[in-house]
Amino acid sequence: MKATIYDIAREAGVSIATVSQVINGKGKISEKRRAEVMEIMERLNYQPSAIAAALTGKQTYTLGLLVPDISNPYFAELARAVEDRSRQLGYSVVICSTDNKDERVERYLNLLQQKRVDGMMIGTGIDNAEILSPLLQQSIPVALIARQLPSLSVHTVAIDDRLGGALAAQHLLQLGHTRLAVVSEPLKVSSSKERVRGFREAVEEAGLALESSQVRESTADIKSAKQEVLVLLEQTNRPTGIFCCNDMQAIGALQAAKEHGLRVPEDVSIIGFDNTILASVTNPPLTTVAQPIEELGYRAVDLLIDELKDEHKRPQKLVLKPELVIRESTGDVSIHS
Amino acid sequence: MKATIYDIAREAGVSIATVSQVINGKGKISEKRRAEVMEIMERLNYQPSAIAAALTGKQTYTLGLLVPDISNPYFAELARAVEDRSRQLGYSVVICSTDNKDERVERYLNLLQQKRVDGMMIGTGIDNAEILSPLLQQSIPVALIARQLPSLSVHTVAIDDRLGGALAAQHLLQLGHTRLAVVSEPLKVSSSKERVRGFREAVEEAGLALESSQVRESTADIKSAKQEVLVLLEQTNRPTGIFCCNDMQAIGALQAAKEHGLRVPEDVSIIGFDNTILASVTNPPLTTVAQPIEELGYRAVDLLIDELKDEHKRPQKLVLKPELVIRESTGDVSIHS
DNA sequence: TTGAAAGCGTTACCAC
DNA sequence: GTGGTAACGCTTTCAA
Repeated sequence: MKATIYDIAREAGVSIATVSQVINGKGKISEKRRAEVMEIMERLNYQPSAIAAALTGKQTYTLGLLVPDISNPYFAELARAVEDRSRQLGYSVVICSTDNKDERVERYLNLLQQKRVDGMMIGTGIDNAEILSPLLQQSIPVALIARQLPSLSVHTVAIDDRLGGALAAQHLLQLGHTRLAVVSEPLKVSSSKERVRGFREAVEEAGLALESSQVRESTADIKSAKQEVLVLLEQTNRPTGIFCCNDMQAIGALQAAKEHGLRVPEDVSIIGFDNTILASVTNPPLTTVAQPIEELGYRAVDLLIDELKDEHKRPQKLVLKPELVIRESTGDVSIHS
Repeated sequence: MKATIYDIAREAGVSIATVSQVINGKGKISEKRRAEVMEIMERLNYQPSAIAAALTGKQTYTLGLLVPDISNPYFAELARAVEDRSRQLGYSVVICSTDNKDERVERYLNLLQQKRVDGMMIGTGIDNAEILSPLLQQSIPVALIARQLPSLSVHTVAIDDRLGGALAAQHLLQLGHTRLAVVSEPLKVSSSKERVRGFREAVEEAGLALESSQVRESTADIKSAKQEVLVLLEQTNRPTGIFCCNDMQAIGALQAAKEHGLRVPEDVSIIGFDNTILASVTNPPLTTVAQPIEELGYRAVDLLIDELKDEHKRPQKLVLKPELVIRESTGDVSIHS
């Protein structure tokens, strides 16, 4: 039913070796033969089996990408970047949503290994770094995206979260805000911890303090962030500037403010993180710290592919810079003070 | 370096056939041997090669999913559903963004074929249905998601777009709106055409008319939808109810209204389509026609897997029902009339 | 209950 | 230039 290299060879009256050569453009084949064979492949709609080729030692030209949830706009945008770069370089990518569960991560890692992907990119949280070591032992290329796992010696493309937090703080300070608060993701997420840290450092550098009661630990979703912000806004001396560790949370903050009858940014300024499509879609549009999502994806792919060529390059750690994107959810504090 | 079935066999002092049996839980193997072999596989961190297995005739347990753009929230949510169902059933999925280019579709189709995926799901527009026929000839399972290609005999999971349009119209009519308008995607997209048709039919059924000047053809993005709505709102007798063929466009409409100094829903009601996360995040939150995105994905996977088992079941065409989700972007016309 | 051996569709080396 | 053939790592008869 499905044409194989044998069918082509028979039809063309040549050996399979010859056919293989023309498929791969290798060796010396006369123009005439090459054209003949090509014509026959065309006619029989022949598709060489990548599976069989992989078995002989060739790459599978497939990469794995682990993210917590592909339906989350941030990861969807990241996935797009990864896919684009991969396609340019001749690879496909299988995407796996882990819901941040180690068990799922481990299962996927094994699965991808069995399918002999050429490399894996990990953009999901991992509690127990140990589960990566089997991969490293087998020297399968791995790249971490926007995650740090200092205990492990792997390629990493991250962003400067601390700087990101500082940018947010500086912006708010510059607008004259002095009563500041932050909504963070669970602090076991290192990127979140760093964002808060950067924020705090900048605040303190300005001679102000960020009381720990003003730092609310939440999960990454709209709803729970909204709850936390509601708590913040109920204080008698409520904050006028709130930094959220991602755009979803900032949306929760927007909703909380609205529910509280507060205007944004007149009564309270809100700043997010990530600069996903969500930030441009809210009303008012969100001021947010932009991650270079596209570059993050591109670089990760490049690291992997480079390693596939250069065999065992030592792990690289790239740190990209975030940038502040000012929209309309932040404003001068003088408006209401 | 990487352990193979031979290594295991040697180490266990059995034949590779035996090892294969215990891997697949087939045949009759004494409990003792089985345990021994398992232990050794464990110890050597053995991962059977799915590649080699596939070559012997087993499935690859990989599915392909083509969408226009995985970073678009609608397709990201769809992809998540597809992935979830696939994982439950033991499959992985490789996701391909086509940007709606036929050329890209064709390339991906060939690629996936070469990688011997067990089936493909197509959620992207295809101008020339012909490019699917090679697949069908090779009897590779294919399922269309939210797309119709009447000329082809393939599995299809779609939604009742006409009903969706009607739902939107009925809602607006019920609120007392009589000056209606719609923003559509390019009308070559059949789903969009059907939505407009359903909308128009419902309007006419109510004894009103939908002038063609009030139907603006746009692309699927925020920006161009905004432009079109701006045009609509500049009319002296501007519409009070606007139906957009997707949530992105509805967001464009929201922005246009704002720019025009119009309040939503007091001055103009806006209704979207899809019910992506975007609809819940805007201000005001969007009333929208909800697609059962999750079910769409689940069903598509199930159709494919069913076919893999039952060999050549005849193509099924499923049509799922959309539902109106009322939020705050639509309101009674009496407010401003 | 276990093992030998024939594929599966390629690639790559070595003759000719 | 071209062809023969041994891998690649597994599954699956068929014998024993």
